[in-house]
Amino acid sequence: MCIVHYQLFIMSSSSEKSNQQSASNLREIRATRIQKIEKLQEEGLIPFVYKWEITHHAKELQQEYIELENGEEVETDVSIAGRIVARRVFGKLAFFTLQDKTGTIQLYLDKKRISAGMSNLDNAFNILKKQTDTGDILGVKGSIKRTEKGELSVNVDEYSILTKSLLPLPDKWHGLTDKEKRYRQRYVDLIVNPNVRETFRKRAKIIAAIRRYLEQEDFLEIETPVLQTEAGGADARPFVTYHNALDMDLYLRIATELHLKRLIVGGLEKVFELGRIFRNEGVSTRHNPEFTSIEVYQAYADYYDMMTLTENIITSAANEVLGSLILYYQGETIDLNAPWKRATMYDLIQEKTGIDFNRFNDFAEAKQAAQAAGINIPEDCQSMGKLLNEAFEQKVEETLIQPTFVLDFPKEISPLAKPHRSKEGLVERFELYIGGRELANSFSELTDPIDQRERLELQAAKKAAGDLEAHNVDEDFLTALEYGMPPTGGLGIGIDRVVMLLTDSPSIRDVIAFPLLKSASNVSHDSEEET
RNA sequence: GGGUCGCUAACUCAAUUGGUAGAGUACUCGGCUUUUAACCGAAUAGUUCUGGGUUCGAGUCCCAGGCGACCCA
Repeated sequence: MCIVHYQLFIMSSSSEKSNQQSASNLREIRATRIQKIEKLQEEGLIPFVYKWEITHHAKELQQEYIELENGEEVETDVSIAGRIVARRVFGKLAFFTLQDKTGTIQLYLDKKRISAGMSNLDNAFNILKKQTDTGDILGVKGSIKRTEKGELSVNVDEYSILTKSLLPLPDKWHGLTDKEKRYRQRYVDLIVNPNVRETFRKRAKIIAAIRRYLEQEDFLEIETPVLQTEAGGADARPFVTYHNALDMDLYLRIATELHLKRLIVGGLEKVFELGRIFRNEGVSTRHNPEFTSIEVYQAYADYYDMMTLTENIITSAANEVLGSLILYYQGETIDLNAPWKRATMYDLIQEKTGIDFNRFNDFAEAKQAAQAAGINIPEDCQSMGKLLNEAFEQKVEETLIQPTFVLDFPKEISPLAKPHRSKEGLVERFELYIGGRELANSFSELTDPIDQRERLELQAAKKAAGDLEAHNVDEDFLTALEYGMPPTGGLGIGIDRVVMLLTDSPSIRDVIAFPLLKSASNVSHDSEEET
């Protein structure tokens, strides 16, 4: 009831101002457009139509008639639909720009022609002129002509206002640039910013290309639980939720690793899962609390095989969306042609800082050298492994622009990786860096259940000591390992970061359709006023 | 978590030293059959993010908060 009364109020208050008055605040614009709906209904038209049969899209027509000379017309019947994004209206002639998923095409709207084509509707042209707005969804049928000025157009015989838009689009020239509004109202962003549509089209193609490659290589995509009684498989804080009927807390997964490895134990040999991961951490240009990862596990393979697999996955995605292995990311030229550089963490650190971490006998000595090299050492950095990691993150990471596999990490920061077959204290693990960012992480997976138990118990002890990113021992996972897991290579790739790289996007929010933002309690919503 | 910057009409932005909040676009009305940021004429449009404070007077200065952007850890 309240809603109805309020709408009546809007209607009456605006009609009191009479038709001559302008309507330029949002509420008045909306009320004016609702009045137009009523006028359409008075003419016997439906402002929210059920269906429109499309024969072409804008881009198809632009390509098909690319040879058409200025002023030439082709008597053909096309039917298209899309959103009106610009209107140029004259007395008895109008030009609309119609936008569909492929692009735009001009509508040539001639009063005489439309009157003839829609003889059942008395003032079809005037309705078009007076009752439509930019933002409306329009369906049209007509022939094709290229105007004297050279613009390919649909010469319209009939039209139908398929959906009346109540709210105005942003400035036709400046568009929508406010980042907050773009993320909060992505639908508006998509309407007015073609490059945003392109980014999400590419994202879909990248994901499809990755799946296609893995299926072709005989990998199985298996879905593992998102809701888990114990989070594990990574160092990260989980989200907690609650199951009513079972009366228990559940965690949203922080990785798919431990379940996919169970499938390897089960004998599936080549498995992967591409899906959403949830980590309860901050938001930045590189982090969104929910993001998309792919994890791949292959039995009888090691981390060298995973390097090749990584190259194949990423290059097949790049070829799909770029058609090239040379790309430009934020001003840098990046060459994805394989094989990619492989270098150990130690060598890279020595290269950038001059410090040879193999040389030190004790932690204190190493710490001193690191400090001297300008490495900032946080409180909780109390071991050689962590120190090495700090040195790497602070001095090396951002310099790795060209694809680089960074090899052989300290054991203590890699509890799920197999000990290095020849180097003491290290594990067989790599991270892939491109454009200064980590894109992938991989190990020769630890298959020894005794060793694995020790390492997980160490993690559990950290949790008990207050480490919020550590987790309890997953007993069932250890049981699975005790049945025997074949030697296995495992790989995780951050899909969002791959999409960022391949679409030249500086922020992860540019490649996630609806990134997490704080609730906008003080941000006014266009539709909030009347609901 | 820290720092810097921002938030003004539907959109993009102005507003001098603290002194009547403006412009372009969009919208509304009138004109126009070859426009394409159409044009010409007219008119309308504000919780200056929120709350407090200083002041005769605050978009502007001060305090607190909200949301965001960028950089740093």
